[in-house]
Amino acid sequence: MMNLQSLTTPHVQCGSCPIRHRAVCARCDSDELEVLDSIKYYRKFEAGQTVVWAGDQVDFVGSVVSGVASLTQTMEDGRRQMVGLLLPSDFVGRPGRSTAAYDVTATTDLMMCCFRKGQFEKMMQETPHVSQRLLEMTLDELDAAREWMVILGRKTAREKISSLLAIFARRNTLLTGGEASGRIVIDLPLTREAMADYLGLTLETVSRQISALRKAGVIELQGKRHVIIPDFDRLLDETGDDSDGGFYD
Amino acid sequence: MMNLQSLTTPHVQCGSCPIRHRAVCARCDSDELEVLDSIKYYRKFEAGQTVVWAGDQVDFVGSVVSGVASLTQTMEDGRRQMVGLLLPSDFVGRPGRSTAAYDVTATTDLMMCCFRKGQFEKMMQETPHVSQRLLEMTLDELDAAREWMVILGRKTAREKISSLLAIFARRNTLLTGGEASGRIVIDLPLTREAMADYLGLTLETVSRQISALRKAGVIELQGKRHVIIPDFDRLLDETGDDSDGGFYD
DNA sequence: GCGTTTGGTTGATCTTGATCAAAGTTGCCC
DNA sequence: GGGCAACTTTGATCAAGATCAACCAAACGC
Repeated sequence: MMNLQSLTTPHVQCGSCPIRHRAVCARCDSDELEVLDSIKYYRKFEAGQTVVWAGDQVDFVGSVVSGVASLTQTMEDGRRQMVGLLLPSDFVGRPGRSTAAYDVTATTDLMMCCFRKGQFEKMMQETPHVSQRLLEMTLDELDAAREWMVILGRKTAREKISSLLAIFARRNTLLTGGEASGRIVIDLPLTREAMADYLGLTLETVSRQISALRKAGVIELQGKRHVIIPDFDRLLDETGDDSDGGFYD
Repeated sequence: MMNLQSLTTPHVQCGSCPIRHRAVCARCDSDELEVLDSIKYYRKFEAGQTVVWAGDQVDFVGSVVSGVASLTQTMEDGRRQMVGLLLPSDFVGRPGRSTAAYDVTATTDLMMCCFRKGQFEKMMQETPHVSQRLLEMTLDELDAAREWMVILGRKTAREKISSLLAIFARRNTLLTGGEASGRIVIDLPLTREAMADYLGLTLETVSRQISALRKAGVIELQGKRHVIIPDFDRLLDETGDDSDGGFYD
């Protein structure tokens, strides 16, 4: 038997995985892991490396163990839009599909925990927990995608940047267990260009708006990637969202 | 036993449902339907009616039988963004959540087939097929959401309109069984304002771009809602997408 | 039939963010 | 330490789409 240890509700620390990763291990409070360990493996990538190209054959699914990966779609004339941002514990890949629909890129050094697709699919058949958990995660991702659509379609550049910073701030404080508030420090896992691709802006506009938020005292910068948010509520005021944040369960 | 009749792969015509609706019936090639019929019911809405308001308690899930519904998010200052467009066979509601995250509105006359949430959730526990099918549908919706993000983030107004028309054209021809090509006729299920909310534009810009496409001969109009696409490939050229359309399986 | 409402079109002007261009930082390799 | 490359900032100008405003047309109520 292995050392299973719940961190936050949906996350489970399992066996050799160094960090919570909830894709498959979650709720597997039985010895399913024994089987898993013989079919899962790790892959490491450096910042900037491509994990898979859109259109490639892909024979694995997996989840992010540490670092950040992004899904991007590129139009034929080169315009790029990020369509997914994968933080630790997020799932990558689509069971039942053999080619990648998007480029997957490591935006920081990245560690993934992968499963051969065939075996994963077999596991889904055999263990209802797995597809139920996957459904839950996919619904969360869909919610995030919809929030993202509001950002892309209706927010100003300044609101977009503020929203992105708020997303990172929330994810950061989630990891350490608390709720986002007061003074928060984040290390941006994205270049200005990647932020632009996330937000549907140009990198120049991203840079200018970050400078503007700095001049307005909403954020402080130490270097280019290290951001201090002295007052999280002040940042939220800049996002254009309702004050309550709109959480549902 | 009832008359089960496969139309296209994932769709099944079942019992008293007038049209294919795949949320629950799919793959239920057994007598599960007997049970279902005792717990499902229909709801009808007129164009413009609200199905649920964001924040409301919701005690049902369901799928669209006929007509079109939309999910919209409204910012506190009134800016609105559509985040979901529900066509026949699409699923509405999130199992495991008791309040609606978005406004659901009938954009045309609408018929829905609903299940009490508690019973639906019980069914998901008991029948793995259901949650597997739901996962598949949710993944499709996530893909659509990502395509939509590219539209919102990176396309010009003209490309946005063309993309939306292409989406309707594809859905239309899917229903009649074929592949989209050549001459296609569609009835827009959305007002100019709803199209604007879909695309992150103003209604004036929508109107202007539709006029521009008409003047360019890409589309013909009969009245305000009836659109003729004389050459589907010509329309596709205007969407900014790669010619192959980017389909994966 | 006529005023009203709802949804749509068209025009003039303004604003935001894109584009083009140059220069500033930081880190790294030799 | 110097030079290069990657990333970022800042500036000047431009253009797409928003905004404000007027008008149009079909449907509806009475």
